[in-house]
Amino acid sequence: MAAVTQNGAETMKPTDALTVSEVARRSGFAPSALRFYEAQGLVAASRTSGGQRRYQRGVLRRLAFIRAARNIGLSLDEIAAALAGLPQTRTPTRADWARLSRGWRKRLDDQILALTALRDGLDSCIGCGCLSLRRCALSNPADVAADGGPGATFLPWRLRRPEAAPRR
Amino acid sequence: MAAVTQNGAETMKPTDALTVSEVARRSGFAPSALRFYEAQGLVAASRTSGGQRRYQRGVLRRLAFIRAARNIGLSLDEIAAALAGLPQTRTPTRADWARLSRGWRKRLDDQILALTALRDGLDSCIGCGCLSLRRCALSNPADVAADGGPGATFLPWRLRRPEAAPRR
DNA sequence: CTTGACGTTGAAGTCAACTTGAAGTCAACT
DNA sequence: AGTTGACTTCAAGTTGACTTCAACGTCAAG
Repeated sequence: MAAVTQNGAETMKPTDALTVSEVARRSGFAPSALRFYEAQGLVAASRTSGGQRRYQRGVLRRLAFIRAARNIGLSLDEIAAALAGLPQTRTPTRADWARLSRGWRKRLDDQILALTALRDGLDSCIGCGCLSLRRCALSNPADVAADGGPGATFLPWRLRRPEAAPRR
Repeated sequence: MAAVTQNGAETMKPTDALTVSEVARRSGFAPSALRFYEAQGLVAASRTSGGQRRYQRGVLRRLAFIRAARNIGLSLDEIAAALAGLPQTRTPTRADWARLSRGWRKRLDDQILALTALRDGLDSCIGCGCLSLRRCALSNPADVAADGGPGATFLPWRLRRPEAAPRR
């Protein structure tokens, strides 16, 4: 392990300020991503007199939340909205974080359901090689799924490119 | 149904040539998408003396395949590679199409597995609200999953943004 | 006080899969 | 001949989530 040269956590206990590279290393996000997230208002950082970023330890949990949410498939906008639900006056508790991620369950369930439906459609299609635009669940141009009323759609648009869902 | 005015299929049986709008209507793809696919070499079209596109009926099946593949999560590059496996000398049979889509099963299974693992991780995480970058399966920055050797990765990168997988 | 690693900014670039726009062509009908 | 609507091409724009670049400033150690 490299020695802490500049502003390592060990040498700077009192204010508990982390440099951007330290946060990058610990969170797994690239420094450029951290700057981007700050510009988007997802994370905050104070500044030294010279204008360099200093992060508080709590930002790591926030970044962990962001990564988890990205893994689930949330867009940065959605994540920002979720983070806005955190209390500003006090440090968020475990319960706060748990509350935010509670809705993810259904989201994942929906995704799994959609994929399973697709796979089952594949199983019934694969033998015949039909791929009819009208009959095949796999190649349906979406309107067949849509005319079953709300809740009947099974195609996983959100799954592949969550942000592209509103289109088409 | 609107009367076929210009070059409808009904008025032009012998060569069986479809206009771009006809193909768009039947396939559900926008005309711009059809042109784009042609530029990418995914579909072919002949031209009239005036330079307008005329499609053969077989293009509809090809487009059905493309849509199905997109629904599964394949990129256009992957689809192009798959289509290259079709016989050029004869019209593709059902068996040809079925062969191409055979590998999708595993892909879907993998995606479902990844999502299920993520959901189970969520179930065990949601009560504690930990979201530790080191311990939590949800927020892991990928290297923890990677060091388990090949096959141990469970994070659904491909699932969310299939094309972004090589990055990071 | 110099050195060199580390940090800053804003603008621009990237990627995929298209869409949109401008400017012009073609085909059928009146 | 004129109008209308579908069609053509090529270039540029869109979206989200970043990354890359260039040019310059800061920090702590030696």
